[in-house]
Amino acid sequence: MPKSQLRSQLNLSESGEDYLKAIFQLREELRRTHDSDLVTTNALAARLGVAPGSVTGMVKKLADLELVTHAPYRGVNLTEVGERLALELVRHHRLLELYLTRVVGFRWDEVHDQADALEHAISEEFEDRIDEMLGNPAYDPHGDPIPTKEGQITGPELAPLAAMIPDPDRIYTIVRVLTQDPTLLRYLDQLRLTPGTHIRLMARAPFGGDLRVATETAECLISPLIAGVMLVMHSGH
Amino acid sequence: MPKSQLRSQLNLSESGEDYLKAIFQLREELRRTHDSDLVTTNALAARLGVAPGSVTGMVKKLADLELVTHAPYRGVNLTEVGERLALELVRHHRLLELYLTRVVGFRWDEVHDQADALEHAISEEFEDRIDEMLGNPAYDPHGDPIPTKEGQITGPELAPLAAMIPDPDRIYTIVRVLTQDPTLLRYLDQLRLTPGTHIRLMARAPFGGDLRVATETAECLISPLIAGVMLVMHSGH
DNA sequence: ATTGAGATTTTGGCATACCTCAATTATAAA
DNA sequence: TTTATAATTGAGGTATGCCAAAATCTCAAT
Repeated sequence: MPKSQLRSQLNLSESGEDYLKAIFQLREELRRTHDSDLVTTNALAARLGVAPGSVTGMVKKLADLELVTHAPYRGVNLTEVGERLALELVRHHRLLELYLTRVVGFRWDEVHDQADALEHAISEEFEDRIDEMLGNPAYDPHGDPIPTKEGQITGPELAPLAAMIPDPDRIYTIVRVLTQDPTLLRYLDQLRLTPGTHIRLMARAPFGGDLRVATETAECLISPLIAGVMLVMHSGH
Repeated sequence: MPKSQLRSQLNLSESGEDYLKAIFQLREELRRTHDSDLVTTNALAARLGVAPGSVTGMVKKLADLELVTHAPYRGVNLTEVGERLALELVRHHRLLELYLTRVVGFRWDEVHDQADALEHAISEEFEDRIDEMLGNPAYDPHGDPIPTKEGQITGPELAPLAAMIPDPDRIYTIVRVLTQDPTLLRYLDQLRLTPGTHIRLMARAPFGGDLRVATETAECLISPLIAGVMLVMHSGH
């Protein structure tokens, strides 16, 4: 089963791949909120469901392979090669999520775990075929950008709906949803608050209360927590 | 990622699954040629590319789980549960092979290794979807029967072309090809000797020489070795 | 029925990968 | 300086694999 050149010649374990991907994703989250690049051991441990000691061990191994840099007691960061590899994995994952919804017929709340299992198993050829089948897509079902085969990842500047000022005249487009929680995804689906939908933020209850959101056909109340994971783009009017 | 009840509650390793599948397949081969049910340790070791000692260890583990019975110095056999599980894996593998050729667009010589990697990773739901997409198929691209979800496996009585008596008036249908060797598969494809093709056995050179085979459009010579892996069915005339 | 050659299996020592837990050490804030 | 938090180390466990040597079995010939 031909893997990518990088993957096969490093002959990194599945576990190692998981670490790389987790580092990449945690760093993305840090960049969105704080301004840091350094991923901490504990954050990784929590994300991977593993004891902190285990992380130190694997991080050392990845550092030996020059996939990450490790400043003890400070944090971990990806090297260029490590990032390249992480992007490859993220590409696999997101292409698979889209494939599973569009072609195989799963709901968007069902695909994350399956993509996690499959991303390690598919060949580059398989990746190429489904990429073609899907018409070289740029976004997955949750609106997450899919890195190109060359490792480029881009996307519009987005802000969470939670940060917006209520204004019945302003129209936003939901672009991305920062969650993989099936329950939440099903809930959003039910409210029709899915990527591509146009909405208006009508009002916000004081002291961190609910937000009133209008779609084209209905209105609903959502918690600030939910509004925090909904990334929107301003779209005219 | 929901696996089958059996697979998840036993929480068998990937390696264990490979052993089960290998035992199942070796037993099939034994039944076709000899009359034995017992798979030997060495045969398993050779099949799995592993030292005989390693097999003993894993077989013990499988015996503890009551998936196989082990008569020392005699061989290994599957229990009912073990066979059920092996059939599930074989079903995954063969469905995937068909899916990869029919839907994803791979050639029949490319799919075996990929199916091997994927068969451990797919969920039961994924299996169900591709089964439906393919119209509940009974055979994979090589003509191998696909077990049903209930674990039934059937197929017509077949004999290798190598065992047939030359007769220009007798028409056979190629039903199954007992190989996964990519080189051989490409060769057969080139000669159009693929499952579903009608052929006649024109002649056979003496002393284990080549067989002359006629398709509807051409004639070719094939070695007894190749004729041994081509299973055919008599089909009138 | 016995025997001995050859094949098969088991044993034991070892290696790797990944994990946990508990003790220790470093960092940074009070 | 003290203390809380976080990270690292080291010992130990599980799972899988290897090899080589010892033990055991089978089978055919006597």
